Amino acid sequence: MARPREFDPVAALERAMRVFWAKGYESTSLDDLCHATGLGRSSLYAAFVDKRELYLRALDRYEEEAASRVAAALARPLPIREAIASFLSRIIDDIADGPGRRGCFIGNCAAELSRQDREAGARVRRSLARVEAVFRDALARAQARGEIAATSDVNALARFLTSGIQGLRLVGKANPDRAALDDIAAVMLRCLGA
Amino acid sequence: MARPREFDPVAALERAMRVFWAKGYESTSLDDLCHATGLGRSSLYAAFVDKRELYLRALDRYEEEAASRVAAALARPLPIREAIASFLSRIIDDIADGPGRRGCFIGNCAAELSRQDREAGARVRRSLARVEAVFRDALARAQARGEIAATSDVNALARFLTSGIQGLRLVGKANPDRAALDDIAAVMLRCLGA
DNA sequence: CTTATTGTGTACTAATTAGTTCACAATTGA
DNA sequence: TCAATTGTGAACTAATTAGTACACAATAAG
Repeated sequence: MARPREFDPVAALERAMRVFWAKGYESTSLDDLCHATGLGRSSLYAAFVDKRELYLRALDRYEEEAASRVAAALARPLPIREAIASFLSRIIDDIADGPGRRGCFIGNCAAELSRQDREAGARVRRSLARVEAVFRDALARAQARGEIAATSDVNALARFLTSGIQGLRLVGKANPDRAALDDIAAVMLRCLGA
Repeated sequence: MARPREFDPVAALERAMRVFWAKGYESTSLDDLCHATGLGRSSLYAAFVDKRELYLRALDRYEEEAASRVAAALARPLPIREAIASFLSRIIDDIADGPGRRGCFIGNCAAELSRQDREAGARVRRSLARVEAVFRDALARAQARGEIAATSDVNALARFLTSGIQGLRLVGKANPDRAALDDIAAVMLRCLGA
């Protein structure tokens, strides 16, 4: 290697991710990305191939962050129901306070998916499956502890929570009304079983 | 009026709506719209002002269709839970069979919303509120019939269903797997109370 | 048939898009 | 210090974008 990089690729990816997250793939221009990262086109292309590849890498990064955020929330030494309640509550705070208005990057990407976009579709599917798995594992552990009825289908519950959170964040994006979102979260929690 | 129109504006709006629905606002070009409607630019602009106005009108039209579709599903002479179950089942069929892969136009638009897009945001909010109201009314009637516990908050349930369906359709767009979607619908139905 | 009026298709504009090229800057190893 | 190598910024390209201008077609009223 001769001349060293003047920027941190990880930080650049992080900044690029936030732009894609806020504006979506199509609405984000290369100028947006260059401006957000502070990079010139050459550097950006040398480091990330092209816009699409950068987008996919941003999705990967978000997936990691999202999965570990959910895992951390569910790993707290609390009854699963309380842990999930607190997690939902934090999502709602986020929406009501502003930053959450962007919605979930995965969900935004899912909505933007077109049929021919198989690569991005696969990433979204994998990301959702990963979150779902985190929920499933936590629910299974809670079931073993006797917090969830032995007859409950933790797999179905995990799928439900994953989908329900997408709905919550999507609706919250259009209407960041805390009371309405609290209503939704309360019903969701009741679904976890008596 | 001198020379009469050679096309049906309602049919043109319908076709334009399907393009926006499938591709989103940003990804839909005027060429796409002209091709889908069979109109030239002049005719399209004369009838619908511009791309954005056409989009908003397409959203309005979808709102009408969606609200009456939900209302019709809930007006059937069935216990509310069965009516909703059948409605969800039809949504899932739609996703699994292909056409539903487009997702919900309202949901797609909500995901594409940016902060400065206040007009579109208001439309999406109104559309969601309308669907929510249809659910609320039907649930209230069912509650009066004794099908729903008197202690249940039908307002919260309506919000939950609206949000839950958005989640279902969004997740279904990324992963049109019938078993997974059936799981989600089953848990949702259980939330309606014992 | 003539005239006024409105719809339509073609060709345009000016801006923006993703992506490339290339001169030059900055570094390492000899 | 010098050559080889790699990063960077600015200028470019070719395509596409939303929107407009205008000649011409088709009708209604007289």
